[in-house]
Amino acid sequence: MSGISRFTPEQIATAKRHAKATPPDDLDPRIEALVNDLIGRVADKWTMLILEVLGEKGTLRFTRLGELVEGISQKMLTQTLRQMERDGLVARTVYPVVPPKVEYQLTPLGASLGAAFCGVWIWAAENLKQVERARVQFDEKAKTV
Amino acid sequence: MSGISRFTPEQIATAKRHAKATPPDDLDPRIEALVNDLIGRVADKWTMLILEVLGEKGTLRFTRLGELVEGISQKMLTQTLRQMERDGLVARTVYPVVPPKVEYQLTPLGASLGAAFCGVWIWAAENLKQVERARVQFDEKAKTV
DNA sequence: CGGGATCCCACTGGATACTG
DNA sequence: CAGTATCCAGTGGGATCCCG
Repeated sequence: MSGISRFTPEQIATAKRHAKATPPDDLDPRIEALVNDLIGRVADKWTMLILEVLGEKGTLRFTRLGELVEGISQKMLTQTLRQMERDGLVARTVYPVVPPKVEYQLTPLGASLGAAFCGVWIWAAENLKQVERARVQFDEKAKTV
Repeated sequence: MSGISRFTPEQIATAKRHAKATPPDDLDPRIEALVNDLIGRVADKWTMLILEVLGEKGTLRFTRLGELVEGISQKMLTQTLRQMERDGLVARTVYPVVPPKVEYQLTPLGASLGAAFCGVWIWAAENLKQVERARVQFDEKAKTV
């Protein structure tokens, strides 16, 4: 993994349109619970990292993807990819050849989620130092007490 | 919890400025690992929900906050709040009275993170149906096989 | 009221080995 | 190559009790 993912201008434009959309405050409470669940599923560490790598590289085979997602075990890679495929975030293409060849790429839905997460990545990159400073400060205060 | 949080126009504007900023592709790889860690920490379910509730309500006491964050145990509430306080996301104010009174509110840093997450909330609300459709489709395909 | 301390379980997720 | 299957340790997180 060599950098924060770069999404296309169209994807970023989509994210901005989302941000401008009227806040859905009038949501059914039951719907809201579902949204919370979805957030919980989607805000997963590996999901976000896979989203980033696929957003950056386009199409990747299983093993290569595993190499690019730093630190992921093959079990979690399989598991997360299945989950994402089920949720319609990634498309899985199997070529019936020997040895097997399987390619993964983001669906438009997956790409739009990647764009939505873009702001969080940027926030993290921009505020990393500030968070670290806050931690040092907090820990020192805790010591003296 | 009664709705997706509403952030101020200024906060949303900040998010948009973030989105416009040049992608930090030239990051030090070590820095990138730190960013990934930070993402992992911050993309936590309870953190996101607390962020939402505090963003919506402003200032809250411990017990009230626990009521508003649907389903959280007191242990996780304490733990997550400490974490967020350490990271500089929430401010904790203790009033030396009996019985104790402790108030929590977002710091500017916490509010900016909330704004960054706003896009993800909206994405989830907008694409919930589509994800559910994808799941049904996936599950039915799996059955026939 | 706002936690801290403990106990305990379920599940997450890593390592390893095997297969079509 | 792209998984599946198995085993196992760590820990996320709930329940309970207690204290200042």
